[in-house]
Amino acid sequence: MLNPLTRKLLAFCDFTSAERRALARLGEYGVQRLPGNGLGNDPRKPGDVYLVVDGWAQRYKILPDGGRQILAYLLPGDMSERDTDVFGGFDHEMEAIGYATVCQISKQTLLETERDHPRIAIALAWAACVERATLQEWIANLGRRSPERRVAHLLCELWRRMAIIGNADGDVMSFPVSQVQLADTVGLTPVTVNRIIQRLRQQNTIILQNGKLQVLQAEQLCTMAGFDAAYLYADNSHAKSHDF
Amino acid sequence: MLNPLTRKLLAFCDFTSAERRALARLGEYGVQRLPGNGLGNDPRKPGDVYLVVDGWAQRYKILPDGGRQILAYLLPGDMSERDTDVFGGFDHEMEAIGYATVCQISKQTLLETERDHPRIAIALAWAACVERATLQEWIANLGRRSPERRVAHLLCELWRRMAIIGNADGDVMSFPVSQVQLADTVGLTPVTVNRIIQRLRQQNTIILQNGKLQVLQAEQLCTMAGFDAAYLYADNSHAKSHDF
DNA sequence: CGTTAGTTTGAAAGTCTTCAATTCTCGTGG
DNA sequence: CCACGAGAATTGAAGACTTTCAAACTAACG
Repeated sequence: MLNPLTRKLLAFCDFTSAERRALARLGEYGVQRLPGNGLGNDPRKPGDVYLVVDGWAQRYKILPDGGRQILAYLLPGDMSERDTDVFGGFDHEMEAIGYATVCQISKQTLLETERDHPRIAIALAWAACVERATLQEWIANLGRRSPERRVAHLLCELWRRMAIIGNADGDVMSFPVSQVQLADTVGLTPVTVNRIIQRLRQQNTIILQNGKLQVLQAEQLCTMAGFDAAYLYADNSHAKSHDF
Repeated sequence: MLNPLTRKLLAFCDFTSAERRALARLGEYGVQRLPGNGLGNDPRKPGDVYLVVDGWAQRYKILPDGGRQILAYLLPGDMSERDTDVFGGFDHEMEAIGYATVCQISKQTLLETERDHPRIAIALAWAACVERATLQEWIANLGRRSPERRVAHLLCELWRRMAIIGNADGDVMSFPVSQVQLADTVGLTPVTVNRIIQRLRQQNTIILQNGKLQVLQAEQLCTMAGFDAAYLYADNSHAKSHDF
């Protein structure tokens, strides 16, 4: 079975068996299981990169007034930012959601892998590019979508990303995010998020309970969210056509 | 006189005279003056990168419902995203604010410059890193700051960035952004932005008129905004200490 | 079976948006 | 040199919506 990083990058280009072995090795360094969901348990050491292999993690900021803003969800196959680690400290925190399994990869190991397998380096750069596009989509989400659409859009994105790595079983997927976390993601209060979710349930659009999300009416959800998956570059046709 | 790109990167590391010449050359390719502020006049060709040398530009998205979200302001020395250009189409538009002078640099020229001057490549990577940090700061701004703080924070950021490239004359700087654009940046209506600005004026915090911004009480503005310039890495101490 | 985190509900208060209409600014043409 | 027009800024008032504040309820866990 391929690890989630390989599964994710496969959406960008095919790999030789040598490359696949290298990717597999990346998922075997310093494996550790982290509890999140509590105190500040940010496990990061500068210079190292963390790859989520099971469960979810989140990156977030705490503002001066104590408010929290979630900046990104790290699904299996996602890595903590590499560049930031290279150029200095972190400007945000990271922690697991519930429990997550991550592996800790030294900068050197990563650089050697990229040196030995240029196509992997390109694929990782592509992944970083998608991450930046996602940040931009979140800005648009927070700034110019109605509360209901905001939540819907986030659900669409997470569903699609889980599907890309093969972690969505049809229209059902694991969804370990609490309503408070959703609120800290989409810039609303937990109360509002709760009422929006109830509305979505009443419309038979989704089922969300017990850490599981089921999308009953995908078409409707995507439409109301104004969701266009292009920014995830899940449509790899143009990417694969490059000479990589 | 150094061009704005050089001035910006100088905040990251010093350059040899050969490197400075290379940076100077980058600012001389395909110079053109663009009117913005009107119709969709996005001048970009895939594969080319655009460097702002005078005036401001903006990147933005148009949502399905017609709303506009501004994603970033490009000040002198800023470049349109390189990665996006490499990996496919654009997922956003770009246009000048008022009039701006940009130069059009082919991907090949840029890559050659980076190849011949590795430290320039690193400095550009650093700049991209700062841009990503800025996107994240905007997410926090939109999601978890009050309207008043949002506007204040944006003003702080732009003031600081103008100062970094030496385009702020003390507490006064050019500020070609309309209130409607501010509204499309911070996720508010023009009416609300207008009232916030009036409040800032009445408190003698800023003067904003005729395309000029003057910060009368910097301390107060930054405090109320919860502004911490660390994400701009303007404090180059840790960066310059690297072995670049 | 008690505890804790998470979800749900209600009602009041506050704030932003909406919708118009007015005023101001500045470049252009007469 | 002044009138005109377009874009930008400003103002007012009503309405809609989210937030706030509590409190009750549920579910999971030891």
